[in-house]
Amino acid sequence: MTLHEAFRSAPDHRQFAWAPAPSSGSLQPVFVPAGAGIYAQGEKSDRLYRVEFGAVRVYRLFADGRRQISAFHLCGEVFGFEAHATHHFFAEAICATGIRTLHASPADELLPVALQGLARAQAHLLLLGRQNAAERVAAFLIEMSERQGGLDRIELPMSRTDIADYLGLTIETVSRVLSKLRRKGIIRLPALRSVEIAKRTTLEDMAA
Amino acid sequence: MTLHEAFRSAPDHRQFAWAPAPSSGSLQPVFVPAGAGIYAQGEKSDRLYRVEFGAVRVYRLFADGRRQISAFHLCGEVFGFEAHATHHFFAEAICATGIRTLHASPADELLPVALQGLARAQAHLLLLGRQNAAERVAAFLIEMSERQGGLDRIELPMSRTDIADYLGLTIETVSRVLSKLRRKGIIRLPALRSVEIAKRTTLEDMAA
DNA sequence: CGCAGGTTTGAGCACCCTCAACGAATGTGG
DNA sequence: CCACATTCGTTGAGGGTGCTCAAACCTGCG
Repeated sequence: MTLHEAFRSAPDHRQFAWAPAPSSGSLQPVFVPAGAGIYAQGEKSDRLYRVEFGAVRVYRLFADGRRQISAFHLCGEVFGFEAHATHHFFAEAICATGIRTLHASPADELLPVALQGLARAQAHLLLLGRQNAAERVAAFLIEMSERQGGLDRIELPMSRTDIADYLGLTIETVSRVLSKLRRKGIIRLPALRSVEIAKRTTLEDMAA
Repeated sequence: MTLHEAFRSAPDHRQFAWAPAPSSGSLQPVFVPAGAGIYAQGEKSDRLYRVEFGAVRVYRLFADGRRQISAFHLCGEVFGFEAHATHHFFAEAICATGIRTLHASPADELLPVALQGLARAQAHLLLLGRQNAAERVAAFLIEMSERQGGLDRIELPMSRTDIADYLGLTIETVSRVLSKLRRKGIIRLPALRSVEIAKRTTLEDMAA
């Protein structure tokens, strides 16, 4: 079974949101239900996407099931140009999401977006290569807070599994670190996927 | 002590190869001795560089001394555009190296280079996030072989410390994995920084 | 030849993963 | 509206991979 087939047949990945390619891409946002795929590893890569609402995960699978999420994309962000001709990653809606297709843009508009993606990937390299579990989770919370306007209350669209696969940890470790942060009074967990930062400077120091 | 000061004063980092910025960048390659810096974290980032000969490491330091090398650049490769206005990384010559400065190029020339950097960074994310020590070292050897023409004999310009900081491991672990590969007959180590791949397919399978 | 830096190897331990069970939350059907 | 199923999240016990600390060994070079 190829990765692509695995992707389509996995119980989680219900269906692709749209047919392969309406030759004149839509300018209207397309609704993508939670868990649905946007593109898959091996598919032709010829356009970009912007998140209108919701959230997207971009990841790659190993043959043995290991998964690494290379990026989350939140409202307003552009993604999809991680390859030249064909995609090397899967992209899926995390929750109910609106996606707008962008038409081929001039290079001078694409370059800043590509550079931002590069900067994010490089920052993530540091985290995965040299930070321990507590530092990774702290950095993740700070990153999410900053990408949601710097507020102390964060709404996480993704599951613990997604967070773990983004941070190179297991769900148990993510859960344990969050619990420890809560016990220390650094964060509060008012709901399953809500986090409230109580001591931001402490958290920032931890993220190192 | 700031990172920048640490960089300049560290015993390893002898000196910068050139003065801050001859306003009309040189078209001749500049010789950079082993260990010398090319640019530093926090410096203004306004040009690109191409490796004419030798090799370069691009890395970031944590305050406590941890280091993550985000990329090696070998002969012919272009680097230096990892940031918008200021560098977020250090770049140093690994060995005696020739560097050519490139002048501001149009975006449509830069974009493919940026995308290749992005693809490499994303591939490295998988390695750091989800692969064990043996897989990392195997993948590194395969990568170096492919970047040196696909030959079975690899010349490594970098030290074990550099390899470890690239792969998110310690030098001891790198050394142990190499020894184990040698004992298994998968590679030979004819010199300290030479590797000969004896069983390429085995090594490729290990790299997953 | 002697020194210094880099590399290898070993012993012990810490952090994180694995496996397992429990608890909470959401959705479905009766 | 409640019982149940299912998924997701939390917590615990134990083990393994890779790190820390330490010493010996090369190897290049003055």
